[in-house]
Amino acid sequence: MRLVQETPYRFRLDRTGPMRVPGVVFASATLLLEDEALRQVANVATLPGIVRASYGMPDLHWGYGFPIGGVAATDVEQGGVVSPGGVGFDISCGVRLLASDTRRDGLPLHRLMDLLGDTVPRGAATGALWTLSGRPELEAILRDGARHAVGQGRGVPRDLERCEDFGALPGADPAQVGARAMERGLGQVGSLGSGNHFLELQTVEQVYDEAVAAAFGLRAGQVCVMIHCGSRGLGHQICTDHVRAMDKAMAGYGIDVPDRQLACAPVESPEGRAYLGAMAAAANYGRANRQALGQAARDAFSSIAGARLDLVYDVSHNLAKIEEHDGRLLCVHRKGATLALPPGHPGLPGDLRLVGQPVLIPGTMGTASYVLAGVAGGEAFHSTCHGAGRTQSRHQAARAISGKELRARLESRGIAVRGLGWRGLAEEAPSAYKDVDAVVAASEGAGLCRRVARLVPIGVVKG
DNA sequence: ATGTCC
Repeated sequence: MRLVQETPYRFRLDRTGPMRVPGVVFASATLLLEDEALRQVANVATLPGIVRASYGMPDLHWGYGFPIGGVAATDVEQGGVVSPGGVGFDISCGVRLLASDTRRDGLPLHRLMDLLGDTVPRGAATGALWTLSGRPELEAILRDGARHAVGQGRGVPRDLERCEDFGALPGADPAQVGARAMERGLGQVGSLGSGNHFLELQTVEQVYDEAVAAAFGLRAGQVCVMIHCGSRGLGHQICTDHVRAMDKAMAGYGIDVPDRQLACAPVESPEGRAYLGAMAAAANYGRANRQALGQAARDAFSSIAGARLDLVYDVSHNLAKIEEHDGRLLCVHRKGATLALPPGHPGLPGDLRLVGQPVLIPGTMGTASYVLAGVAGGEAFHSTCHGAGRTQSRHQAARAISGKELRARLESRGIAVRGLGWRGLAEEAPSAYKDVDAVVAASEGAGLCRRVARLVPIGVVKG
């Protein structure tokens, strides 16, 4: 793949063969760009109705069909398609950040971590914080997301002002969620899952913009809770089901894609509408999940430390949304790419209108996480990076370091670790990821966002 | 990411 560097942080992938638009990758010269991921950027550029470019964020890496760190928008009124591969298996995977009213000094960290370690459900399919009253309540969650959770006392009304789409993505259609997905979803509301998902205690190590940080409720030295998780088995099953349906239907629409994993259908088709309805339901499930987990963190902080947690924001980095850009209705796929609304955007609550959307970037266990803000003038439909981005496979990572050694290293740096298995811990070693500081610097350099605060971990709860 | 293969 031939990349042409146009500016320090922007690379162009010229149109060749069936590409309808060029590729554009935001990165810096030192960030590794896998050839397979660039091939996927080019493949996405062939999708019917794609507009402007197939974009890659600085944390770009290989994924299912679409690259992770990919953004692609299609024109709904020009036969534009929606593709489940452009969202990913973990629909609505995202991050929630809560800020406490306390500093690390005097915080009973280990007692707090013991309680969180004992009470936060994580790992494969075992337990959840919220026992639903039945299928109707699951349907309420699919329709209303975090709003339903708050309505049931799992949070306060102000939380919804600090959630993407004010807590619920419109258009959710529980009827498009298959029986198996419903079954899997019933017992997992309020659970982290595994892999790179976590609940971390972090401290604000550096503030880059005092005024914006203050508007977000952040200040140096403050203890925060970051939660990174998604829609668990429900979202996974929805993706599986709808990829299959689109794979079958695609030929009937005359759609030909270079990779079967790019299965798609026009937004304005029965398959397209069905997927978007189910995807929105999974999005709301993910939000209710993070709302429930955030409430558990509040309970722990309150009982152990007498401390309060206020929601900074909750935002997804795996979603497709119907949005208006330059007068056109677009289906914007963000897969491993975070929504970053600029100042003045109507999607923001009044008190964030002047500063832009809080953008939450989870790092790895041993490294920093970031709070960024959306900016005006970004090129990729109000999107930016989503995290460090893997450089090693899970297998490679586990071969390079043992979980025991990793835990010992983290503990020696004052990071309390509450894991589940050694193998899972090793697979998530920071050495298996890109340098999140470089990813964020490139994202800012490319004009996609700006830095507000850098957070460092002091306690990690992992699946 | 995922009851890591129905």
